[in-house]
Amino acid sequence: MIRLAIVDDQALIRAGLARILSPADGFDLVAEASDGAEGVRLAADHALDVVLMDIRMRGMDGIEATRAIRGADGPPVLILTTFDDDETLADAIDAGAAGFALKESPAEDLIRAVQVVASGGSWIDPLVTPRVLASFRAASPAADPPTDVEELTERENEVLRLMAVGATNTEIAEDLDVGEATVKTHVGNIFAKLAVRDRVGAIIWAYDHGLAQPDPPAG
Amino acid sequence: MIRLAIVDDQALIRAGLARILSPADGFDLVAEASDGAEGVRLAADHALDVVLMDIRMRGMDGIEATRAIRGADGPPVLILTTFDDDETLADAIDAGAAGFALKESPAEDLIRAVQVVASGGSWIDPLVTPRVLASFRAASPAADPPTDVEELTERENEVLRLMAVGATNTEIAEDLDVGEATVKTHVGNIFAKLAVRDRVGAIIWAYDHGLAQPDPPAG
DNA sequence: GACCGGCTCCACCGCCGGTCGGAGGTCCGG
DNA sequence: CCGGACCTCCGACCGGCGGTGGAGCCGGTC
Repeated sequence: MIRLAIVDDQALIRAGLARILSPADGFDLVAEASDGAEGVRLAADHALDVVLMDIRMRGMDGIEATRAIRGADGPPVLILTTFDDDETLADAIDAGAAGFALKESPAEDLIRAVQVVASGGSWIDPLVTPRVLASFRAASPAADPPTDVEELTERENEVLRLMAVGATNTEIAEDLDVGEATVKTHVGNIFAKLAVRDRVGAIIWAYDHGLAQPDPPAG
Repeated sequence: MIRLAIVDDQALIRAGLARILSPADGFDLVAEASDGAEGVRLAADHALDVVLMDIRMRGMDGIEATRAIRGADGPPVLILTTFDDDETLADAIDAGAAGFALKESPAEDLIRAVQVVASGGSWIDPLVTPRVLASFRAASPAADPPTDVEELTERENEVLRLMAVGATNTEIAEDLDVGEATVKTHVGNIFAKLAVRDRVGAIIWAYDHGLAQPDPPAG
């Protein structure tokens, strides 16, 4: 039997979930709460396998409650929400949620989600999965190659790239086989276009805009 | 009915899948292939809703085949494999796979996976999900908080942090309420400890070592 | 007490970075 | 053909940066 609690401020939702997660499928609904703070207490008082947590609630919301439960070494939390924007997903994961399910999903998905999370796994609703995959892909070794900055000319992009790896004006001049005066001109134009005051600002700009990417050393 | 093809070089696996994905559940197995190249032909010749693709195969492997099918605007591909290391997952996603399922998963998960992918969705096996989530979290706004650099003193860490946001020595001095001479001393010590030659090098070092993190602007 | 590391400050100096005003070249499009 | 964008270069100026070589104060350790 999977011991679970439901935290949602709408009684109707709780009732519906209670029906879907029936004892016949191995679920044991041991407690209910209507706001986050109460949910945190439930998680502490009962030995639960999983908590179903709504996000939008009066008082302490589901994200905060999840953080509190995880911080207290509580049971895994399955976030159950109506809205599936990236930010709430990121918040949920950051708060330590083990799963993210949508209310619009079919009952069998929810059942599977609760089972997976209760047994220590993770769950992402299939409807949300594409975006998570996209993110994973972006973070995977084959990341976006640095692209040129539109508002800069080709030459200025070259100069900025060299600046971003720590080259001095003299070195840039040697690298590009032009005079240092030329480099200074380009550098000055770059500052104006990027609205920064010095090369330090330009480098920070480059990192913030993905033109330069951190290159963490082994270890 | 979901029209599907199975690409796997082991006949036994194909037979097992054919049993699990029975017509009773709405599946219509219209073709089978035993290597990647043949799978690509199948995808082109039959109007399929989904292709189940093994990775390890003689000749053209499942990743290449997936890339070929996606490149030709073919049906969505559900990768089905025994091994679940991060690299093959990343490869599969990069090749354009719509789903990633493990052979060790229960039959009902596979059924759901095929349904989800056939209807245009994405699927990640619950066993793989935790690592994908970890990656998503790492890429999400609330990343690991910057930690102090061990080899630097507390004060030097403060100075480096301010340098990394573009502050000049004078500004750092004002911020920390000390003399500019003091800041210069700290800055010099930082250079020596990080083995960089100037503040530009220090900033790049900070980004590479996670002390400073890119702060991409909206848009 | 002696020692050391960290934090604070000072003076001096050379150099690189950054700004300004100007100038010549190409190439492209109106 | 002329204007404009881009790339190239020059000289001069200045300020911040970085290096050197000091100094004193504090807290902890040996």
